[in-house]
Amino acid sequence: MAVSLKDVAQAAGVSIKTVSNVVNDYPFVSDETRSRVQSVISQMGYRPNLSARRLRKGRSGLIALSLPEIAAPYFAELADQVVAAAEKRGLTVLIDKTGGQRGHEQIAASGIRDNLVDGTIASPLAMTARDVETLGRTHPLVLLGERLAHVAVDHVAIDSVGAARAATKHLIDIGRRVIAVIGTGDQISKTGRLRLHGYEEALADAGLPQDPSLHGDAVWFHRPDGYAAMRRLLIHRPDIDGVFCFNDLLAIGALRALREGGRRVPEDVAIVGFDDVEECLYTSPPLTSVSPDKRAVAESAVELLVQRMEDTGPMQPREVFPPYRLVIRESTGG
Amino acid sequence: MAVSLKDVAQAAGVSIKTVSNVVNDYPFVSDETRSRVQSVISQMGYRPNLSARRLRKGRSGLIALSLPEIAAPYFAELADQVVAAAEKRGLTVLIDKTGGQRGHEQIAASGIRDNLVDGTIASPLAMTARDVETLGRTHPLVLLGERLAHVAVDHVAIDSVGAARAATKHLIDIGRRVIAVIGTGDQISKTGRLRLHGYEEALADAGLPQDPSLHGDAVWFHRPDGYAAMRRLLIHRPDIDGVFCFNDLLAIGALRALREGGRRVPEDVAIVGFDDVEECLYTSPPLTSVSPDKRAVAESAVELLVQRMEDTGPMQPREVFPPYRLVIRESTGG
DNA sequence: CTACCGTTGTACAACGTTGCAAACATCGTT
DNA sequence: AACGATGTTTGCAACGTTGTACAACGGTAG
Repeated sequence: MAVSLKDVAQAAGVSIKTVSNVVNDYPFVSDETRSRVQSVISQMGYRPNLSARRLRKGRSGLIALSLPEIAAPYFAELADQVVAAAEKRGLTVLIDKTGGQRGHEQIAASGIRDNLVDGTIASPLAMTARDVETLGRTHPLVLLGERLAHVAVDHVAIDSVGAARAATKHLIDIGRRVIAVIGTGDQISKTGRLRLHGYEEALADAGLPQDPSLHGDAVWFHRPDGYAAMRRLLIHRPDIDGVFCFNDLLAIGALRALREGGRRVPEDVAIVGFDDVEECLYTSPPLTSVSPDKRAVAESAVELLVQRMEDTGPMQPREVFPPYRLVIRESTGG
Repeated sequence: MAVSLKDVAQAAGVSIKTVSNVVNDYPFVSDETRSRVQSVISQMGYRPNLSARRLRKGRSGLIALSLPEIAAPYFAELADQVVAAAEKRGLTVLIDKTGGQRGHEQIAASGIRDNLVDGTIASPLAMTARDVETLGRTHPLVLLGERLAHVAVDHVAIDSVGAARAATKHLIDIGRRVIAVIGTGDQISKTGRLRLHGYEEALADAGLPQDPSLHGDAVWFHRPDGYAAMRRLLIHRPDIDGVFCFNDLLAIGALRALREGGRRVPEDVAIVGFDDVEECLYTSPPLTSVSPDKRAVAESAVELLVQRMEDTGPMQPREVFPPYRLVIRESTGG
């Protein structure tokens, strides 16, 4: 069915290995042989069998990208960037959807997917520090998102505390004093915790009080969760005049709740999101958001992973903080 | 490094083949041997090497999903569904981003990715009928989207003509008479052409005139294209009172242009999108849209592909039309 | 003319797995 | 005691590739 080296060798009248040498640009092949083999290859449509090559070389040229879900815009945009960054280096990306379930995350990260991939970039939601460390020891692994405490694995994350602080400060700077936050909760993730810290720091800097009644809990970071949280907040704290959301989807849901609640944005309530997904430009009004450099995130992650894959020896875990900026749009007066 | 059958066999004191039999649930293995081997396997953390397995069996358990881009919400949502449908059947999905470039689409669809995947589900943008046919002949292939003329390959597509007609009819039913369409253009895709037909049919059914000045061209189907098209339309045809967009992103862009143009939606202009992405629920106002059953699309595509992969013989090309419905929201009066 | 060299091509083994067919063990039957 | 029948285990070969080692070749220097 498929054309193999053997078939090409036979047709070209050379040995299998010679064809292999041509394919691999081994230098000591005469020009004449090389061109003859090349033409037979293209004529027969030969394609190397990656499975066999991997079996022999121990490399597949495949990396996994493990995400909680693909449909969330931030992850989708990030995936696009990771695929592009990987392609530049001749790698193919296998995208894995974990649903944020620990078991699934472990499987994906162990990369193991049955020895299929050479390394994994993961954005863990439910994995514990122990899981990560165990897996990272035997398999090249780079984590997206906040560094888990005491975990010796490479990380790429934007500075959540600083970014959240800047976002909240912006609300304060435009005169808001009753600033809610959406994305808190019992099951808060590390990311959520850091963003909450940033928010609290900004309040403290401005001498504003911390008030738990301004915390809008959200188990997931999707639009409906932001909507529900904002509705609850409006009932108990009708005096809210600013909202900082831990991601854009929450903010988009909150926007709807504000609209339904008869609040004008930004006149009555100003709102800031996080991630700067494309959708932010088209909400009504357009959404101010913390914009991480997604391209830099993807580039760094792939670069770190490639280094891990190449050098199997022990290496200090590294942390990269790609830049971010606050993009101010109409939802805060723009 | 990695644990192989050999290692397990040695540790369990049996032959390699016996371990293999246990792994593959070969029935004639004594319970005693089976459980002993099982425990060694889990203790040593053995994982079958997929490359070797594929090399031997000619199957990798991997299928490719080739999309123009991952970040577009419709594709992202679809990808989520395809991954889920594939997982149910024990398959892993490798997502390929083509950028809508023909060369890239060919590579992806040829599945080839160096004999890595067993089959491909592709959503072609630039590939020609000839490309598709050539590739489909040697590699299991299922296409998402409209059937290309005279191509003998399996297709899964919703009935674009019928859906577009229903969407336009809805605008007419609520009293609109000057109905623009966004997504036309010289480089119109097959999908665009069918949706245009549906629009024209609905106008004809209602005895409304066809008018090229109501065509809003768009090369891509992204938010900015919808925005630009709507702005142009408003200049030349300020009397527009209804808009049918070929997808939701175009509609979302158009919504912004309408807002900026001082038009109230739906009072002054009603608007309908296509795809029913999650974002529709959160636009202002929420967007009426044609909602394809994405889950059914994904299920059908994977099912057809699996059949192709199993039966290598010639098979009549099949076409599946998953259901859709028009979800009416406030952008048309809700 | 021989010895040596560098260049080019080849043979063989191995990566980890599974299909096939044969070997082995156990048991009941003749 | 020999013989199938049945159930269980194993050895071998092969999938397509590449690394290693070596053979064949032509040319050059002694």
